[in-house]
Amino acid sequence: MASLAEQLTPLDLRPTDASVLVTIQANPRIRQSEIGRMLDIRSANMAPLIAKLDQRGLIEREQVDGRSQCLTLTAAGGALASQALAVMQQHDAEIRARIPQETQQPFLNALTAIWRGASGKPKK
Amino acid sequence: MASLAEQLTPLDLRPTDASVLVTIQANPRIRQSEIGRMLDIRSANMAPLIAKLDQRGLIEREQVDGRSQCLTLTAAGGALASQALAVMQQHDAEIRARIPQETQQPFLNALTAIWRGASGKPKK
DNA sequence: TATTGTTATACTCTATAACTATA
DNA sequence: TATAGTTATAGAGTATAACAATA
Repeated sequence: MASLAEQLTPLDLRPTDASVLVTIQANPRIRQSEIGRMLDIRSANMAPLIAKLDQRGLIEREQVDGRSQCLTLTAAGGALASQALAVMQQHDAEIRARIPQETQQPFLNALTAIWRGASGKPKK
Repeated sequence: MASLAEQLTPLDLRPTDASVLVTIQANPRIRQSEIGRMLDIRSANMAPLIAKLDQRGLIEREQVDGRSQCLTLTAAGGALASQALAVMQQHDAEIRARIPQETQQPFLNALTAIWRGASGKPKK
């Protein structure tokens, strides 16, 4: 994560920002609360994150009902999201390149199994 | 790490505290600075950590020269370090149990390769 | 000059609490 | 009553800076 953060700094994005942008790009008009559920980001932390992306002109907010808003990328946001995705994919490739090709799929399976088995911390 | 932290709370230890205790147990009379190098803990963060372990009567400091001190576990510290080690080993076993036995060694090899290849963040 | 240990402090990330408005 | 979004704040965890004493 530290090395990904480093590679994203030229885009002035943290890993969380990048994942949110890419999620919006893949799901235009997604609601803010839905992003939070998908990426496990609390609404209290989502608010300033989204506000900043809005200030930078990367996203557009549209009121969908009285309490919900949906998000879509602007042209600038789309361009940045594509760049961020490229950085993330390259970072992923760099990490995979460090292990033997025949190990990659078992390795990913193992990570998934560990992650699934993780007892979600009792969040109150 | 979150799940390990949870399992260590009965001992009133964080993962970092536990690793320091176990390191001292394995290396009696180790110098504080050496622990920091082994575990990648800054001296500025080591100071209060060690002070707390000292206040709890878990370690003894001995002045080895004018600026260095070496650390050894007290009886209570030794008992706690052994408990902490057991918790960590059990936690390790729980994680390993989530992946197929024949995958375990390749998995560890892959993790090691990724870790070795990690470009240590440029710490200025 | 470099190292050891210390203090103070700043920054990031994430958590909780309290609140408004709406469904 | 539950949900969406916001604000303010608190707590980890770890970083830098400045310093004293010593090698």
